[in-house]
Amino acid sequence: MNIASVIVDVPAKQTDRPFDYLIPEHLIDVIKPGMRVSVPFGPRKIQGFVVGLKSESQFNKLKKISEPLDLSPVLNPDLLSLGNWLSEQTLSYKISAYQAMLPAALKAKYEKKLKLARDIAKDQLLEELQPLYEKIDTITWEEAKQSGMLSMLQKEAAKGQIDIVYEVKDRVKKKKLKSVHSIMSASELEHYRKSLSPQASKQLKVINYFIENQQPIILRELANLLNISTSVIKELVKKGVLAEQNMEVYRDPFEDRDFARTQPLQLTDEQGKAIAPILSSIEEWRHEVFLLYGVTGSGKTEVYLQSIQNVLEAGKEAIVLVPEISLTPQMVKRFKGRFGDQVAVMHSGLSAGEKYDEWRKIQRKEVKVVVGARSAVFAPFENLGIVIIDEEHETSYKQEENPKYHARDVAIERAFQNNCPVILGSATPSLETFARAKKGVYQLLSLPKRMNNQEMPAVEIIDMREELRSGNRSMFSSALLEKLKDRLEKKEQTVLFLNKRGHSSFVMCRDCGFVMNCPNCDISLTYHRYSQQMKCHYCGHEAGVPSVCPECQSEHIRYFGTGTQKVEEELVKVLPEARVIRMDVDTTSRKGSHEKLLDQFEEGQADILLGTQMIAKGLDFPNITLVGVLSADTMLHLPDFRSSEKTFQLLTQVSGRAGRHELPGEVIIQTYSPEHYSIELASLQDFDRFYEHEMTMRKLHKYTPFYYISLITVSHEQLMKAVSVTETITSYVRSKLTSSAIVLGPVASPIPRINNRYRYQCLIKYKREPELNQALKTVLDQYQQEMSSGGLQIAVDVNPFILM
DNA sequence: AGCACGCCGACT
DNA sequence: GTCGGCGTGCTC
Repeated sequence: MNIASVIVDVPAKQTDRPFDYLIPEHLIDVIKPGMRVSVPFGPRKIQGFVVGLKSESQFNKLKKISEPLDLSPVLNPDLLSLGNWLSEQTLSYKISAYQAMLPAALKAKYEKKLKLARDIAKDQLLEELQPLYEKIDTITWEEAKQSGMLSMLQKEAAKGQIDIVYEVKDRVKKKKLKSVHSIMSASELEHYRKSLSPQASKQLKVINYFIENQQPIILRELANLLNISTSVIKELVKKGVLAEQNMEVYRDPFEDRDFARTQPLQLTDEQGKAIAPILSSIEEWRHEVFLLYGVTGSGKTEVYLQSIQNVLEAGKEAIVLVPEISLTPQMVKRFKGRFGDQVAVMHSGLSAGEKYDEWRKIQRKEVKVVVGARSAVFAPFENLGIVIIDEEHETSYKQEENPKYHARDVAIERAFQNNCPVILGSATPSLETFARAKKGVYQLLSLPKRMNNQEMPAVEIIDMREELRSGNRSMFSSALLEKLKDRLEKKEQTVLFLNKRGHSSFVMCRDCGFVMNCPNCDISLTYHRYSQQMKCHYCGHEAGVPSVCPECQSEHIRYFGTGTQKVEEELVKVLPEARVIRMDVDTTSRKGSHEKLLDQFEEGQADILLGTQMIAKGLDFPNITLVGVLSADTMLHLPDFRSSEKTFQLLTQVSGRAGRHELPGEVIIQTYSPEHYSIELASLQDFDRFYEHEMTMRKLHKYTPFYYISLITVSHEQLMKAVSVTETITSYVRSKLTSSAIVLGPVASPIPRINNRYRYQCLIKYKREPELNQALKTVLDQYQQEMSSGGLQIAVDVNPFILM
């Protein structure tokens, strides 16, 4: 077994297969499958993943592995095979799949350098080049480029005066601190204590500490603990009693936070009934998928917690997935409160280093539970006992970049491999999931009542067209305004929700209707108040804000659509005494600010919390008695077959924020389409009827869950090229599928141009097409050349979430 | 993805 | 005749 099969870090069709390498003698027992190695590949050196070991290779001129990049495998055998499954499912490269399963810190960083060749002194170089190597023998490629003497250096390299060397490095350094430990045993220390000078009282303290504790301790911590200076400890190191070493420490994002420990709560009858099948599934090592369908506030989390408790007692591990949205701090609190430091937390708010550290805790088996966003489904556990996906319907579980996976699918596959259950939890399950539960593919567990039998909040729909007709042109209906005033008086809190997706603030001329569009993309520019600029959210194009209309020179140019900033300004005008906290991407971009703002609100430092998507979930404050949705229908008219579903889910979600405790809650939904079923049924909190209605629509239009969907998006700088390629692909795919499949296209993508590239697509709806995967692969193969050189892009998304 | 190899136009 | 353009094909 002196040969390793390696998947190299080159995301391309031709390299999407193992390459064999000789393992150097001294590394034969070190190199294992799942490890990252640095290997020579062509003229350079790159990172690769060992996927197998063998003693023979078809290839007879094998190169040697340069060096291992890990001490132990970063991908365990489970994950390695999950990675293969993932690349197969999503039609992406193996290397992309592996990298998606690891924290970004482990992605290699490459550096190309120019090194003075051995036996060559700097004065043997051309005179012009000598200053570059004044003090050092290596400069980076970048430095060489900037010096303007790159071509000269390359010539020297060809002559052998200079070597071109490649380096493979990790992105993030492990954080290390000095630690000390005793090199004597406790009894030896006791003996040594007697020989200590009576004046050395501080050294005595240290000796006493190490008699009690044999484990290494961080130097600084010990000094603080014993209230002495580090020089005392260093003195003992000098004497040879103690030894120093570098110890890897973790950046702990929750370091100075105390989580009050909680005990399991007494389950209600309903909860008890719901948890029973889960517990037996855990006990019997049975793979099963449960849909825990419970209204907001019905106590799903306690069911999760107690299921995990059972998993831990069985000596296994648990993964909990929660939606991205900066990972609601309240959720973290509940898990840390119950399981303490057995919990690792992984979410997008952490720095790359912090994410890596949390991941290391899992890898080193220091934790048993991970709570995290989408990618936490790849947590390197080896004895998985349960996977829980909270808010199962959330769109952030689908990754929009390659590999385009859905965490729910991965979770189910992983749980299947590990013979353990999956819990999908939601008050508003996705139609796919609910349909499967109804069919019996998943087991349906219901929690139809709120805990303590609180009433669901009363919901009122306000028709904004009526408001307009009666002369109210502000963004607050009179009913909402009145209730806002009422809450202010009663010192109760309000949450105002702005559905900003879709058209946010764009600029339009009121005289000629001119809308400011991005010159590169077919989409309107968004007005950013703080930078006084117009920005394109797709390509990043920026432009100044016009004071007159570029078309007709009219000065009646206005900002349309309402961003949170604008609502805040309005709010100050109509309710000057109200204290408002605004939460959106602008105010929460700084680390920890999300949590800080929520804490302020919880402590009653504000009357109104104003925000976008991110305040829709997880908020659970007793004093919130009013929820206002300013514009319920902004996402309803998006060109997406899930827009009704999303609107319903969002409205239900937000409404659930009100009246979760003793005080009863009220919800106001402002809309321009009050008769739309998703708004009407959301106001009645009637998921079941919504489900029935939406299912009829989906059946009628042949969408999920009745049909599977795959989407091919082709983009090219030239419109005709994009169209013709899509055309060819469409007819090829059509020819490969059965007559029951529906192949639509070519049609322009909902955003027909991004970054000056025209986008066309082919949509495939099907029930069962065993040939489809192969056909899609063939398409990608066929155009591979043009994709790497001809500026053509083809993206395939199996089960897309948004059809953009 | 890089990078080398290789085959055609404008220059010391 | 050579330098350098970027098309083609390989990387264990």
